[in-house]
Amino acid sequence: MGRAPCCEKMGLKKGPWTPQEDQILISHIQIFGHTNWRALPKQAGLLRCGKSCRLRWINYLKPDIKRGNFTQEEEESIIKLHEMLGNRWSAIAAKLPGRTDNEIKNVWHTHLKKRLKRRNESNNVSLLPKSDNSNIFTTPKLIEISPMSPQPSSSDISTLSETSIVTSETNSASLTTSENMESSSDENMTSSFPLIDDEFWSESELISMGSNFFDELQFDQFQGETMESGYFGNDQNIIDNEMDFWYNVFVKSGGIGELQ
DNA sequence: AATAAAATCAACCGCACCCTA
DNA sequence: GTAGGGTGCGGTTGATTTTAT
Repeated sequence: MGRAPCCEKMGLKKGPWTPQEDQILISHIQIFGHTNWRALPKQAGLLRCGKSCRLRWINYLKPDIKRGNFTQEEEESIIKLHEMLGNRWSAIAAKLPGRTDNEIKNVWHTHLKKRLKRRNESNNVSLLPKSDNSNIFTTPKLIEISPMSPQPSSSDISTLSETSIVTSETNSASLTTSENMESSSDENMTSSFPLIDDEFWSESELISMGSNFFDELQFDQFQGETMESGYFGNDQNIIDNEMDFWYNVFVKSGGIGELQ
């Protein structure tokens, strides 16, 4: 193909970066940019692979990176975003200006995961909606949330299957629904649930996040079963607010009104 | 003060996806 | 259509720092 081999690792330096290397990398990028990471180290005179340069720049040297401890607000944001997005660290980082995916990943594994675990252990209570709180969903009173079983049941999919989620004319989202609802088995849930393509994600993050949030819910449990999982933490207010928000986005906007 | 254990975080690795020849 | 390169992402590692004994 006429291209250079992918990785020439021979003789390349690994491990922590020195201030001199940092300076070389910064200066080079300031002047020439970084259109080709692979070629960059050679051009800059660095004995590093392009991957290493890219990582160093993105995670440490970029001028807009915010250093220092995470604020309470940032940590709560990470927790909430992780509830919706899972381990998609880059997507989470995109919501937190100045923070990198690596940094967020680290803080999650070192602080937040433990904190959530402690919360759940110390307050080992089912996530029951407050009795005096009229639930955002008219029919169900109790909701179960399962972290790793994001697909709704077939019974509820049947109400969603023909739904197209579009909230505004400017929204170019292409939320598609399954064209083939041939079976009610759970294996078909993936193809049955409204899908969001990459274009939609980039153009309409708000709606996309809402969809992810709903992805995480067990729609079949809307029919009156108990919320037991601690996945969403045990702060019912957070869950209520979260669901209220996305409910407004989707249901009141006519998106998945069939759900009711 | 010395040492062990735990916590932290920068960096590496491997994989997947996309693009190009 | 296919192979290979470039890039980005998430998981993991291991060196360093902090805390506990």
